[in-house]
Amino acid sequence: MKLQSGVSAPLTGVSALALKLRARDTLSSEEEQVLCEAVGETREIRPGHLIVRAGDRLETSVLLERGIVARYKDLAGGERQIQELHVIGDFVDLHGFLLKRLDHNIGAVSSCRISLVPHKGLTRITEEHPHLARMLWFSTVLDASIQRETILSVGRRSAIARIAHLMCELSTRLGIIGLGDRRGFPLPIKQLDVADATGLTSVHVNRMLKQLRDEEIMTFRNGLVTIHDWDRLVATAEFDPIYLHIERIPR
Amino acid sequence: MKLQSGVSAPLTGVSALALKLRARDTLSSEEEQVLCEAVGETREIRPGHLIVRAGDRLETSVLLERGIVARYKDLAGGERQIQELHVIGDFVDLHGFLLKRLDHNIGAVSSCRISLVPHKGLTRITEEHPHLARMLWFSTVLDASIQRETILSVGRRSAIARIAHLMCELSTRLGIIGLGDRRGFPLPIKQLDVADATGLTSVHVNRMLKQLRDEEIMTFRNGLVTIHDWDRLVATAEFDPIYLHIERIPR
DNA sequence: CGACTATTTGACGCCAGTCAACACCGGTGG
DNA sequence: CCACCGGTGTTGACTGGCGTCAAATAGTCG
Repeated sequence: MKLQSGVSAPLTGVSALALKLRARDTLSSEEEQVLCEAVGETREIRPGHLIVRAGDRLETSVLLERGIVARYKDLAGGERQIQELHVIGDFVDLHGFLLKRLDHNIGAVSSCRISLVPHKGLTRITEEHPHLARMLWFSTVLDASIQRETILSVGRRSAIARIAHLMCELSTRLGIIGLGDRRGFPLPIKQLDVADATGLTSVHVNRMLKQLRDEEIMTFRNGLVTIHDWDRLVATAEFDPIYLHIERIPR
Repeated sequence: MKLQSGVSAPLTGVSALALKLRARDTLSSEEEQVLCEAVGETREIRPGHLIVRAGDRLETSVLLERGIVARYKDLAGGERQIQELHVIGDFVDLHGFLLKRLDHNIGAVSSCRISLVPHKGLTRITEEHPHLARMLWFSTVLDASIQRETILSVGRRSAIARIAHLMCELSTRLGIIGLGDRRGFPLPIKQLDVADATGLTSVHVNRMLKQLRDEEIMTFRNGLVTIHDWDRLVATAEFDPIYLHIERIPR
């Protein structure tokens, strides 16, 4: 794959990943090129389809090019819990590079495009590009940090705060790659997906969304989040972006 | 202090870490030696004391030598959520090696002994020992995997299942380093800590522990977990150890 | 238009939270 | 030796946030 350059180049998975990493450390153009070369074939996935099944042995990892992807597990009774929602440029199952066998499912929430990155190339990066390897390592511990914040949400936040927090987080993460801001962002998912991501039922999510709308804090409709009052949304959520580690530090 | 008995050497942080890693891949004795050399000074911590405060800049990471340590966050209203409980041999904030600034607190739940591992030595490992570096990377994604299972617990499991699941997990993790089995294990923490780890109140934890006792599934008393019926505990929890990745695979 | 999915709303129930009192236990000092 | 104390565990009565069930409405696509 060729390196994208220029101000208005279309956003690819690698260029979004580069934006994400450059918000946290410097990434040389050589390193970006190494990433490009590690990327293999691309696939289109339809909404609702499984990308990786829990328990499968993995030889490749998935880089998200377009759409929304979820990591999730189901219980025997059918209850589903989404553990993280992924956006463009997320190296979705880089965890699988080390785990070799994933413990959870990865599925397309919206219509998606993904790229497959063979583990062989990643092993080479750990051998020949230690700083880039640490950046990839960083991106997995960033996932872990996001997942820890989710534990706090589902464990201790009220229903309305969980939803508000999810929206603050997605606004911030999408903002880094230029796909959203404090006034809103596209979010092509269903209320049921929000419920599965927050540990609630879709009925209750609907009630809380109505409350957020009635109080003129935010609206989520037709796959679009419109934020009317960012400050009150943040206050409702008790959102503190420190856990997203948006700080350029040598790593 | 109790006398060491038997032929085996006393369990140190590094030897417990080595046991943990060798349950997942081969670790050469040279690599174990490199780990030993990376370890710096040792400290005793009293129960309830903070080890790392959220937001601090980090130059060292913590290896747990003795006791139980928790990662946790608090909300403004005082609600606490423990995101992971750590046992001997856990490289508690190896995440901090990449994050540089931790997003959560790390505190001693019981009386503890910890070792400090300077980041400089870890950077050298990533430059000179890529396989060992991948093993350390693995241990951070294993933490992430454990934390994802916690999201499932607090998001979708019933109160009694959350407690049962925590006990199944700790039994298994302690079993790897020889400190527990399916009949029980020492767990020097309070019911309030169990509540904070499961997203419940201590009152309700107490009720659920009584139920587990009355149904002769398990007893938790005086810092000791006694499992009367492992199979029913597993069934209550819907515990499936796949997420602990206890499988020797080249990584 | 019809079939289907997603959203919305209301009525009602229950699991876990809240509040409060009491028991237990080891430690401390009179 | 006992009285006292603070921390932890235990129990009961009551509450409430969120789940469950069900039905109506809106949106979408062939």
